[in-house]
Amino acid sequence: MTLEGLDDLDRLIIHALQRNARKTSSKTIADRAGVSPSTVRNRIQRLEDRGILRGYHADVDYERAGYQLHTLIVCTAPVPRREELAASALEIPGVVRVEEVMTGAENVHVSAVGTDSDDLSRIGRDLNELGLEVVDEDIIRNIHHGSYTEFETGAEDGT
Amino acid sequence: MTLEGLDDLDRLIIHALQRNARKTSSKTIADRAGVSPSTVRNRIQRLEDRGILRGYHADVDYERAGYQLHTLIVCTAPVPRREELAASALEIPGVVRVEEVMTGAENVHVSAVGTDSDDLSRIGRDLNELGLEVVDEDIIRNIHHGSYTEFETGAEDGT
DNA sequence: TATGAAAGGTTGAACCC
DNA sequence: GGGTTCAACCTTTCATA
Repeated sequence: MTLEGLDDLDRLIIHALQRNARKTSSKTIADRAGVSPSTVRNRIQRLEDRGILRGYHADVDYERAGYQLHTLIVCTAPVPRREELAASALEIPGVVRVEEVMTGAENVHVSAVGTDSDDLSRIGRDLNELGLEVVDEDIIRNIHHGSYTEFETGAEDGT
Repeated sequence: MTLEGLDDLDRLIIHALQRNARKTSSKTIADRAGVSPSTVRNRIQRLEDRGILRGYHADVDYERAGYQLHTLIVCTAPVPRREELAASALEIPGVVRVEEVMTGAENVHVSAVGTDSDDLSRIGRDLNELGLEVVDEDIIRNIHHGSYTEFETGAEDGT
């Protein structure tokens, strides 16, 4: 349900909020789109209700924040418990993102941050205790965030 | 430079903005922390200047938005060109995130979305043309976003 | 989807510790 | 240098059409 049905205005809104969710006001988007600010607000509300816009998160550079160890921990979960275990993994202190992938093995990718190797040992232990088998662990050097470019319409590129 | 030096207020701010970057006003945070809204604003500005807060992005459920194919494309880049190639990969339409990891091989992880398999074939081709060797490709089932829990201080848990 | 008035948030400058 | 206060301005909210 709720698939498709995105028009140009929806896409423009999503794109704008991907670029800067905090400083982009409804009015800014409205001016770009040629509609009124309340229309934009209504659309945003609808996109949130439909679960298309799930939230707005600050993008934190953990390395600069003093958490030098940012790692990707590749795990294997029994397929029937994958979703449940992925959700539980998020509760472990230091875990900042969990991705479920559809491979047989290596089907849960956990991103975690810490200040020293003790943190990461602990996180590895916690994951194992949950029932997630840690199969690989790599330092993440850098993350580049994009927005889905095809959402771009008419005007854009504020900055 | 600019490492450490985060105090409780900084951590409270970061945590609040990780939870909801769009609807959390300086005043809300200020009330929680017992300081004035402008103090919070000043701190946010400083965190942005230091590169600790890099931006605020909408969290889009691409599947519900009609882009059913969300995939993780694991690539290998020659180490000296890894950073450059990772940045270029972001420019490919459909690519939404690129992670550089420190392994020898499989050192660039690309997340991409598309509506059909043609999109993904094209993206794979584009990555190869850039100089990124595609070594694996998996459907992403779900992404869970967390905030770094140790940023929590004193009060929290609004919702 | 648009309009308009009231409530509340943000901004920047001047001021204090 | 960092925190506060205050007034002008902008944004959101909600009722209304």
